[in-house]
Amino acid sequence: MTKPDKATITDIAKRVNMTTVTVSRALNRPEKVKKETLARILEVARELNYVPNAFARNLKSRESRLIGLITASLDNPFYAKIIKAISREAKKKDYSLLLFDTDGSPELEERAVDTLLSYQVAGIILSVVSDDDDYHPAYLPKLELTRIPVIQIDRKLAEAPFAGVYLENWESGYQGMHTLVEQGHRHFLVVGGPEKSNITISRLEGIRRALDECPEPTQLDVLYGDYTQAPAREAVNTYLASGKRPDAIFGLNILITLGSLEAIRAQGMSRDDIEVFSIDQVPYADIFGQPVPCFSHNTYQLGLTAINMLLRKIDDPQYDPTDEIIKGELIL
Amino acid sequence: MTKPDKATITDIAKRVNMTTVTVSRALNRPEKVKKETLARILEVARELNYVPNAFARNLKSRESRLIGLITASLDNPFYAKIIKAISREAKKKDYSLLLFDTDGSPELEERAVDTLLSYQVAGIILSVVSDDDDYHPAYLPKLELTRIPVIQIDRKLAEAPFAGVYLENWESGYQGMHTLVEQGHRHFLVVGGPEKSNITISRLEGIRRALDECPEPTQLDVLYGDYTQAPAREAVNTYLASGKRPDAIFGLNILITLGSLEAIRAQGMSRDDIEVFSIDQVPYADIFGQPVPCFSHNTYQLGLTAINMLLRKIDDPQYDPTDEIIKGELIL
DNA sequence: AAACAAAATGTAAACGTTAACATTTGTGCT
DNA sequence: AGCACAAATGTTAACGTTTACATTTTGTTT
Repeated sequence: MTKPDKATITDIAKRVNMTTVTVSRALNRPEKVKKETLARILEVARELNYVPNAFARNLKSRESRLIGLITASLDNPFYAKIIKAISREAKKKDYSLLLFDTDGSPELEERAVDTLLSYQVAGIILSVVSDDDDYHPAYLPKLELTRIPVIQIDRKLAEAPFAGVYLENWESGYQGMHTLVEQGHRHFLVVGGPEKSNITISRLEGIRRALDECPEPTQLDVLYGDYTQAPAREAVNTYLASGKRPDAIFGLNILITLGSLEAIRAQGMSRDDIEVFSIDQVPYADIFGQPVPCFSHNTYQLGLTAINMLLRKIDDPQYDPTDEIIKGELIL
Repeated sequence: MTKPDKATITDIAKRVNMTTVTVSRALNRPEKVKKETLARILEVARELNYVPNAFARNLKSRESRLIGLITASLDNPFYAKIIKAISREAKKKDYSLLLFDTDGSPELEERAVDTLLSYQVAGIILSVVSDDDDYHPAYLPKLELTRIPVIQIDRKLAEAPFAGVYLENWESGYQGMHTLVEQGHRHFLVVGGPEKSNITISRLEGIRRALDECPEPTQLDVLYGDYTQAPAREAVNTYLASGKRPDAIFGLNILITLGSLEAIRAQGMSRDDIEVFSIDQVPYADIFGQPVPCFSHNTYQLGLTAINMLLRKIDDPQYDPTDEIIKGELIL
């Protein structure tokens, strides 16, 4: 009754009285096959609902049309646009995306890399779980050994030999704090990621530099966290509950800023009481008439740059990409 | 100098003087292999940085550990959580995610399905580009034929024989409009998706019903769109610019609501002038002290339900899933 | 120590495709 | 008509695994 099973190239070959090789050719290099044969083959292929078996193809041809994407968190709006950019560009070159959300867990990151390797991905875009100097993921040697092209984004794995696309971290701290100081604020709470995160460190350096340039005395309080919303909210909440009253809170990423805003509300205050500054744009804030001033990077551009570097490296193993920095700008 | 190439099961076998079969067994069914042999094999495997070749494995075993996810738009916050849920659950059962963003294009959707089929995915979670009755994607017969488990989410493909997880559409319209009417509003602008979208149709039916129940005369204006932000903004902008002044705007999804809010601002008005109601929660609105009243569904739950249905169906082909509806609730 | 079962390993083949090379068929030219 | 060459198709083998079945080794029982 029902057609047997998935049709293969062999089934097609039988039907048209040709070899599988000819069928394969018809499908992959149509110009190498007589017009009529081609037509017949394509017709039969359609008839049988033929779908090529990517596994067989990739196994034999030893290359895959897969790109791996390892990202720390899918529901971080910062990454959403990046993924979008990567997905769009990859598609154009007929690559598909194998997506891994490590949820901040090194073990999951490890597993993700293994899985990607087992799928012989053509390349990997990697946003690592932690960018502190003590993070030495076990997969690193494996990754280097296979010589799979890898491009890092946002977070830099200190010892990894892979180029990456990063943000203006020092600048963002400096510009942000400079702005706040100019506005007359003097007492600050900075809420960052992990204390040892190089991104946080670098942003803080920029911040301290801006403070140094202020002729008047200033006060800087710093809370560390993990770049996510809930912990930032709790930390700021506790801080405020203890009676401290900074002029401004500087959130070192979107989620931290959101958490801080929550805490301010929770304490019954508003931005009239405490100014808020963010690194990267808090989505929709402007729609609610409360744009949060920020130093913002074009994240779509970040994704675009990364995937293009990767694709180029895949095509041309000679190509030796170097780190790129996505410039940011003040949005007040 | 450098180790040759990727190590295979054969390399390991040679090193330990055993057959590939034993090695394969050691890796997959350790209990079937003598303890010492197992130990040696694992040791050598580590030493050689062995990574199994998923293509070879899947080709031979005729099953893949891949799940396909086709979604209309990655940067829609509504889907972000869904993807998160799916990713988490899939990982637990050792499935990886092949992700496709169709960007609203039927052609891309077609290609996505083909690619997924070629990767022999174990199952597909599908959020289709359009849910209107005239949408007859060409891939449908192919999909049915292969008997791959498919679970739809959010948007229902009218003629498809696949179960799905959907929202309370009629209810959301009814409850939303009922609320607005109770609040004393009488003149409404509803901004929906495509005119023929069943979701929009159903939500509008709920809305009309609520209006029917209002003892006083009411006015209902309707604008159609495509569930995205920019077109909604433009449409509402034009509408307002023409001088119309509804008491309230009812946005039939998050992006539409966001677009409407933009338009209201653009026209120099605020929510004091025009009330806004949304289907599903506008992210971060509460953080800005401007929560948008809405009829909200738990999207994480939606993703969870869908992936669990799919996983169950994959394990047990007998299982015949039926449509699930995720209940929503008013959040005022 | 024989007999037999269980445990451990092996042999052969196959999954669906493509690469490399070989052969046949067709075409234009003198 | 015969030759050279291009076009079209074919043969063989391999990619790295696993499945099904076969054989060998080990252990237990009496």
